[in-house]
Amino acid sequence: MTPPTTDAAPDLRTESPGRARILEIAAGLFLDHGYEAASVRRIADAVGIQAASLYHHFDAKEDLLTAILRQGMAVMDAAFDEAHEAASGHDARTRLALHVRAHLAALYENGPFTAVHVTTFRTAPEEVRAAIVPVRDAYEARWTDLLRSLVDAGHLAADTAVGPARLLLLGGMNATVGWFDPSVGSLDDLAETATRQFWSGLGRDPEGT
Amino acid sequence: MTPPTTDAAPDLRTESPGRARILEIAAGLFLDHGYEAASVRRIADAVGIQAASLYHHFDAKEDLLTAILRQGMAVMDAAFDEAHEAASGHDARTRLALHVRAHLAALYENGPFTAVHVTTFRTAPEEVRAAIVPVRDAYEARWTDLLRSLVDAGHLAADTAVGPARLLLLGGMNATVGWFDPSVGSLDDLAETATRQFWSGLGRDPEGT
DNA sequence: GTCTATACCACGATAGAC
DNA sequence: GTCTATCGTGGTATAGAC
Repeated sequence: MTPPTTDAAPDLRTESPGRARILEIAAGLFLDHGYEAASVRRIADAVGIQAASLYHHFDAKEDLLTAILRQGMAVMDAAFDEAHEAASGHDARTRLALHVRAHLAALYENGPFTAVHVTTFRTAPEEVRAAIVPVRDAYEARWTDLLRSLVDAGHLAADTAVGPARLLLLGGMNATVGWFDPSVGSLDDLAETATRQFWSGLGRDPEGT
Repeated sequence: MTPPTTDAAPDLRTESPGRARILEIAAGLFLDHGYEAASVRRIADAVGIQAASLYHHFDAKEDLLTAILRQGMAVMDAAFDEAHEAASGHDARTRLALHVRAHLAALYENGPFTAVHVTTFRTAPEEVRAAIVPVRDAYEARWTDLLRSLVDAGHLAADTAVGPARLLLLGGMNATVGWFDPSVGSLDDLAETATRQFWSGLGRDPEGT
């Protein structure tokens, strides 16, 4: 857990390169096996040190997960910022497409930090969840605001239920973590597919409707 | 679970009422805390018996999870069957809507068995995953077939990538497990929202595109 | 910052009485 | 079918030397 200030005060222990390395490896193991199944000994083993040495960098296993989830959310936030900037001046569909692509890219291009958030948040220990919930909520609120603004400007159906729409969209994107492999498929294609499905839908019923 | 026939010789121990009760309670704990974190002692406690007594009903903790996942898939399959029957004679969009609603209903109306599949399959022990993978693949293939037949009949865009489309749709629906509460929201509304989003999309861009 | 050694506990699972 | 008692293992975490 982290102490004082307001937000994400990134630990006063200096950001040693060792710490970053441990986080990355631990995140990969949490992603593959889940939080409980990835033991401290196994993590230390993968890092190449003894389990006891990990405790020089972290006070407890839970802190490891908290740091990873926090970092994952920071990546997502940065991706959203970037997309927001890049979007200015484009038409509505393109603006949304840029955000979709940014979310997916964050899921795959910044190590396991974001993906592990998707897969382990639900069953994370109480304390960890409590620490992350506000950050997560803030990110989701940004999406809600984005969709709401599109509705208000007439770019999305006026009767859109923004909440469910956002959850289905993000849920669908996050679920890709289970099957999409960026070394096989194209991230751009995936982003375009997701955008199209959300924006235009796939129905082309010749009978009408 | 249903009995003998072809597949998974489902234990010759008769289907005692006790067994069903244990499965339901264990599924709920797996859903809330994950497989590893839900210890057999905790499960036994929730059932109201001693840990050792569980082993009269199951040989190992893994068998518990396997049985739960299998039962979950059986529920999903039954839901698909039912939707398929109900769909005959309706237009394409309605046929899809019935399947969407059936999938969501199966997720929420049959205890935790289906939902736990969504949340724990990824990190389940190797042996469990291996046992369930074929069943899961078969279910997903039914959806692929459904979508493909809609494309072939001209009801879905001809250039639809059926695989990704199915995964985004199912992913979005499955992700609802994290937030949708059927005692608060309406399942019918959720199903209609998901269907609409997939079929028509939400974009109404006045600028064109 | 990493090591060896170890404390202590909860884990899954078994034995055998009732 | 459930109990009490217990086994062996591997879990997180600490102490203290280097």
